[in-house]
Amino acid sequence: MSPSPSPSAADAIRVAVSAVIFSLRAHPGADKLMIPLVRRTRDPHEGMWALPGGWLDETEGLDEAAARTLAETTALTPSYLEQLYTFGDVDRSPTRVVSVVYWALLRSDLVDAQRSVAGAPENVEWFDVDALPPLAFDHNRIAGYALWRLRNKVGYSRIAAGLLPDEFTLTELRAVYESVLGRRLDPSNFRRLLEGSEALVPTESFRTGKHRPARLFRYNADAETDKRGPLD
Amino acid sequence: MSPSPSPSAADAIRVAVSAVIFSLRAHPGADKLMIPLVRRTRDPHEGMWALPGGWLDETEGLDEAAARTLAETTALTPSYLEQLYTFGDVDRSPTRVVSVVYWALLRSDLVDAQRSVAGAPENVEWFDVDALPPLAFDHNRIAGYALWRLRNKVGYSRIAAGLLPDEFTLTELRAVYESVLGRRLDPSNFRRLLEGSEALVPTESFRTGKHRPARLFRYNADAETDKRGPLD
DNA sequence: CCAAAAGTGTTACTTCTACACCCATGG
DNA sequence: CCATGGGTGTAGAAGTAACACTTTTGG
Repeated sequence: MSPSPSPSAADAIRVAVSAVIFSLRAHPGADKLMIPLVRRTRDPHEGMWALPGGWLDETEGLDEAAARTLAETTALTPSYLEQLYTFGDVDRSPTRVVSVVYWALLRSDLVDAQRSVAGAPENVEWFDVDALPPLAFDHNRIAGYALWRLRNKVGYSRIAAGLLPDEFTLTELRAVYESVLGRRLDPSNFRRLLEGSEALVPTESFRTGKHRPARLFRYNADAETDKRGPLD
Repeated sequence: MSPSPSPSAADAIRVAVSAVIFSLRAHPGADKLMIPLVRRTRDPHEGMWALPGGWLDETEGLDEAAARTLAETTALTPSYLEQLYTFGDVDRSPTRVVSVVYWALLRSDLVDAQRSVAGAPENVEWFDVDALPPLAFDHNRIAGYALWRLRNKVGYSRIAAGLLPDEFTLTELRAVYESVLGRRLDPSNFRRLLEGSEALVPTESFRTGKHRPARLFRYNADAETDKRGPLD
């Protein structure tokens, strides 16, 4: 990239990829937004919780590495995956590490299925984003930034549907927004907003419960003109 | 960052930092938004234009490296500097390079002063963002993304003032918005919008010209609650 | 006095927001 | 028939956009 042919042989900058993986997990009252953390089994910060991640392999791109990291932690494919930020302060780790961090959304139904079938992977636990323990490295800051970005993006984009199963009612989707944003939304205004946005496609099915059946909707992946860049 | 102690010794992933540096340069009619490019003097894509950049040094953070890159190209300090994105596709360069890219705004008055005093640095030339030549590597894509981000951010933030000198009239600021966004804005609505935003502080000075003198304003760095994250 | 930019005011229109109200179902 | 969530309507507030109009300067 630069006029000079290469960094000096003494350089030892390593590239890691980490992920902040959001999912909604059932909870009395409102569902809780949670992320999986991995307990470290090695020297720097051994025993502390950290974001899932790994070294970037020479044969894979950044997006691939993020997807691999995510699969190794949850054995799942995310419904949404986006680069968050790259952290490279000199003192963020005892050795020099540049971390390219991604954030992702997981469908709650898949997480539940995976956990009950395969059992939880070793050393992985889910934590409420509002009650994270002290994390290794600068991971608290990273998680906080990812959460801020999620909340921000939910405001103008329709990605929140990525936390739900294929089909869902408007009330379920509204509950997701309320969990993520941390405030109540007016049901009728919420309905109008999303029905006029082309982001959702109504199906012919209804969810039957204790009360009047609610129409099921499906996420419309086509209409993603939102506010993203020419990169994705 | 990961359970494994280190990437294998065979790995040869190098980290570069590049910058897309925007500045307004005088032009008949409306000012043009331009970026500096560097002509490559070495093997991969020798002779082609590329974004200014260099290898990340082991002793500097990413922000520092971006500022250094920028200073080496323009001998100037940016009025705004923000990380854009990290590019790391396997095939974007003959050898494996992960590029952390920043974007920056430069005050037009400083650029002019620097150029006339010191003369243009060797192998550096400014190009209209709407008429870039074919660039080395994936730099056309990167420049396009940076431009998209600038235009997007100008819509909801007040950073456009970073392209102007310390003091400026509302008409000058509006001209910046019009150059960046590529469309005309209503003068009176523009005035109301910015006067109500606390982003600008009126001074007691006036710019006297051919017509009625216009009040000079100053950018209010304090009121930057905009829409940025807890990172900056 | 005239041209042109600086600056003020007004009106129409669109979008948000709060909330009243009817509908359909299980118990 | 009633409690409750599903779903529709509407009126006021707030913000946007278009444009008429007054002010102040140089020439």
